[in-house]
Amino acid sequence: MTDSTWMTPISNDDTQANRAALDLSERQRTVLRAVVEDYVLSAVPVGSKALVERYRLPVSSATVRMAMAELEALGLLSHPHTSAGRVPSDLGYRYYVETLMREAELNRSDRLMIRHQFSQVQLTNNEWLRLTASVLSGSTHSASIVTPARSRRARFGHLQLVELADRGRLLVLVLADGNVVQRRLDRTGMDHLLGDEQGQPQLDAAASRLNGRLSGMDARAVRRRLQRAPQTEEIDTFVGEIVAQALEEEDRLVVEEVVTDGLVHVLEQPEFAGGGKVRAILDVLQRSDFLQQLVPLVTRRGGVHVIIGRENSIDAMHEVSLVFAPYGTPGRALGLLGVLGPTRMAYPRAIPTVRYLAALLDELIDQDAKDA
Amino acid sequence: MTDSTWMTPISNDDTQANRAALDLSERQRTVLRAVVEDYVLSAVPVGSKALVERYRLPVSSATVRMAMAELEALGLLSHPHTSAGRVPSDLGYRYYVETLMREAELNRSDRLMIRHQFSQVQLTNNEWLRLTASVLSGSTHSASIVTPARSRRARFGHLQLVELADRGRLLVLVLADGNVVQRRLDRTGMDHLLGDEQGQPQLDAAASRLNGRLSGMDARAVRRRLQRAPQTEEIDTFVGEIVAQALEEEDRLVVEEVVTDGLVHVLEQPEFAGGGKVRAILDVLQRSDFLQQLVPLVTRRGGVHVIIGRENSIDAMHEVSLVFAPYGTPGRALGLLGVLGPTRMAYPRAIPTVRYLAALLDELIDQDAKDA
DNA sequence: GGTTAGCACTCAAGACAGTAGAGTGCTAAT
DNA sequence: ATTAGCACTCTACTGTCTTGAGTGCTAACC
Repeated sequence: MTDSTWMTPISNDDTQANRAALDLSERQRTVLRAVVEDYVLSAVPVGSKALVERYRLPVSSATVRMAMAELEALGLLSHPHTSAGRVPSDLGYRYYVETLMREAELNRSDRLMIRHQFSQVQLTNNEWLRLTASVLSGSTHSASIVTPARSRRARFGHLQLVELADRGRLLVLVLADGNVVQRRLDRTGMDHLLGDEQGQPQLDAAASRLNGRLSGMDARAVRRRLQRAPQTEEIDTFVGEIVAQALEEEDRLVVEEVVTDGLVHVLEQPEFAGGGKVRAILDVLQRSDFLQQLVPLVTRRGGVHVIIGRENSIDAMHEVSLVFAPYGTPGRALGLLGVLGPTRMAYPRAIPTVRYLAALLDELIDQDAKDA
Repeated sequence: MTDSTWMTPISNDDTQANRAALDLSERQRTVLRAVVEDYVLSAVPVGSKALVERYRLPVSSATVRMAMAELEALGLLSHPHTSAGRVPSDLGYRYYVETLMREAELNRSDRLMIRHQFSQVQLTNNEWLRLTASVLSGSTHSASIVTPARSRRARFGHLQLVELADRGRLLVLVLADGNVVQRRLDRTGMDHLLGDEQGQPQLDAAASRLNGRLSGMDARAVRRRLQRAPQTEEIDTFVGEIVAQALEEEDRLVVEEVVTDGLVHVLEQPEFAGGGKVRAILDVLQRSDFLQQLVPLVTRRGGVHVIIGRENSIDAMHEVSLVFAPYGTPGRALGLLGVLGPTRMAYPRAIPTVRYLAALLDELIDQDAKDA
């Protein structure tokens, strides 16, 4: 896996989509759909005879064989070996997803159940990240991935310094995107900066000065500001430095706070029984910066994105599909949520689920913003 | 898996330990040690001849066979089938861990590397939980589990209410054990309680009143206090209610914030190649309250605990071992860290690693407390 | 001309038998 | 007490055969 592989995680999927926009006869479409849907369920290459039986097609197996051969020539199906049934190729799935799939909205009871679960949970902390991941993987029987909604760069919003009775001091930093981080301050190295009369008033004064000066700045801007224009009060420099560090760490953290769930579902798929492949996938998930690379794709146009098998240029992902969508407020804080499963994935289930959850989170975030 | 299984997760391991305190001849001990260590490395049942060769034993294979037969009679070894080599039983591992193992301290370079990694990380947020899990699994090639250090019940420590310029209000609650939670407050339903003159001073006053009254209380106590002695100020009741909710949620959360890492290592072990077994284990880890059940065991006496195979009364765990230790300040906030691997685990590596990390965290927490 | 029945062909997977090798347990000699 | 030797056991591997699902092609059919 070369480095360049990581640079462009997704081969331009527009071209893929175009290539898939073929003119198929009605019969070919029916057969392709049947093959995909059967294979998704059974994981077994599907043969012509089985197909007519199971789907009560009004033609004979020989006819289906013809159609299959045509579809194979077009690159939509493939053959594990001469005397085996057909399996959809990545392109076949692509065509299916784009033009064949009957996409159902999530049914009412599913929607209600999901809503109910979210109503039980505080939106403030990370609990709902986990909930989203859990719902997503439970509902699609795939692995799920959720990243928190954050701006690309953390920006200073509002600062508060708190003197605690017996346990030091606390810096509470509200970021421009609404996230909150806190940081304990040691007394060592700080006490002497406060001079004789210590305590909350002095801290408030410092916080207020910094709030005025740092508003909207990112880590680098804060650093520059501290260097170019030395603060008149030493305490401000001290706290400013900590703010800069916190912002920097926040930038790093975007990557680390990714939550995943339901990996078991993937492990249980027959195609990964061997185990070796999973290793590679898990590694990629761990180095979860790969999600970062989806962000440009996702910001270009919103909605649900599907990346199938080899469309994904990360080698380890050649046998899995990703269905994901952005959520959050476009300009400001953007998060990603999605599922990862074998290319043989139940797209008609995964796509609406991802769409619904992204919309639901949007709604909740929006409402939260109104309340505040 | 009955419910009663969950009630007593660990069959009393003192009895196990006693049964293992057998008088073995020097030869038997040598053979047992060799079998365990060889099997841990190779995962292949080990025969008498291979053993003499690999360990240059000064006796013949026939002699070793005698010893093996004796050990088998004692229940320390077992036989997959008639003509296969020997495999340690759970009891065999137990004996090995208790009296045969040459336990090495972690070597200097390992210790330094670990220390270095921890020096790079803020102790405040959850990042170091992940780091611990990562180091643990990386260093032992097993799955790792880390729970945050928390008191059994969350208790009120110190409260601060912050008015934010444009984004509502923030409640910052420092728990008695030093953890910090924050919570956004909606303006709706709060504004009218503050009367005409709003803003920071009023919030400070309310916080200060509540700090006086709620100090040290757990969720239930706060609730009672609110009901029995109605607050004179309505705003206090409002905020008090939110505090109670936050404490309750905190109590629930202990269970949920467990961090695991390195499951891949377990998946890669040949004994779990089948995949089916892993499913059960992952499920147990997910329902991570099982860790809670180790707490009593661990508080009884500190240090590293080892639970081997069927000593663990949770069915799904019959083929894995747990090596774990508590960390934190005994009376106050207690956390657990440990590794999970096949019973065929490198105990001489796992045990010192767990011990070292527990000690390291103790040290860091201690130092952090001093700084504050 | 599209559809279908029929047929020869292919290949994976399962059943079966035979073999090699590692291992055991026992006994008799050292 | 130890060990060499031997008969015995069982798994894992190998090669062969069979079965069955599936294909592609062709010739007959509507």
